[in-house]
Amino acid sequence: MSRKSSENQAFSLKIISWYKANPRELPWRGTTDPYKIWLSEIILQQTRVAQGLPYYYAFSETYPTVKDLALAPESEVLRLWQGLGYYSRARNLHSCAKFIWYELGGIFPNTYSELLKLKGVGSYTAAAISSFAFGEVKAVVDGNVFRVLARYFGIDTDIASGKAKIEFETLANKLIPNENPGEYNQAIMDFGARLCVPKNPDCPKCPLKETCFAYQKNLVKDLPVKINKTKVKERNLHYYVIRCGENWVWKKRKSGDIWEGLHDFPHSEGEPAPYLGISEEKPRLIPKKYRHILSHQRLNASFSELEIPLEKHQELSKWCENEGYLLVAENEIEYLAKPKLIVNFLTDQGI
DNA sequence: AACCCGGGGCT
DNA sequence: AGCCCAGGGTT
Repeated sequence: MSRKSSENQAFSLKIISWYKANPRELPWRGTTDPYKIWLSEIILQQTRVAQGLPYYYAFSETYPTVKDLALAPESEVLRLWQGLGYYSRARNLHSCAKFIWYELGGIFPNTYSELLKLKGVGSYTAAAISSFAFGEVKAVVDGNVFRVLARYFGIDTDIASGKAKIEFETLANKLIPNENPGEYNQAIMDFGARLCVPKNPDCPKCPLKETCFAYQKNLVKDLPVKINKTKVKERNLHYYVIRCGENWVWKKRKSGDIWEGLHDFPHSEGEPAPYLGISEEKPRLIPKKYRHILSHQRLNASFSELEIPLEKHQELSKWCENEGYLLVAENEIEYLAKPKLIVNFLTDQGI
């Protein structure tokens, strides 16, 4: 690694100095266990610390080691992840744990390039684990780092572009010191999360304001540049809550749509169906409508109930098998991983 | 390069 | 309502 320029050293020294006076106390700090660090980093992807914390405690207590996670059934892992979102993270987490336990003899990969091969581990997460756990000099570039560097150095490249990813990672790797690289990575992220915040940062309190491009040019509001082109899709979902005695009809969601691997009910999109294949009876519409907002979809959901008489249990069972549905006893529902929308519905139903 | 994948909190 | 959050995978 080449020697850092004095300007770069001044930047990193001020960031570290600020951090030492203003550290966040977080449960995964102070450990060098790559498993715990990996766990925290996956949980925190696109997730605020405050939202991820309870999940970190739950996972690190339920699965203290990579072996414990590897030996758990995926259904249990997804259930523990319930409510956190981006569920592919949980599936990849579990898949990696099995890979590390069964294929790598339980030895966690210990370099940036080996970590990068793990499912769900990209350049940010590989840099975080390799620097925090193994002291490798690899700079993290997350949303905080994009913002801090764009403002301080006056970079107006669209941070959503692939070009920016390369540009900012190259710059970040010139700034990171060879001594205590993990501490520097923690420092710049805390600095972005607590001082150089997206809206209305308290620049007068900033130790870097004298040499900050954006502050000196009055461009703090304009940096970083992010061109957002995600279009939100509106969807109308109609769910059928089919019960036969104590048994409910459930569906495990497949790939190609939201909530893969989670459980909801048989449903149609668009207009509710007047009758279902299993009964001549008309489903009874529940008046309450549910609006559920995702980052890329707005869901309008309604629910209808249908009670199947006990005599038809055999026929219902056959129907579920043909349609790929599951019959689940009411007291087992709590163990299914479900999207928040469905949890909200069940709560309203007193389940 | 463009698109997809959750849920929550702040402005 | 829009933006952002210790991003990554797929096409």
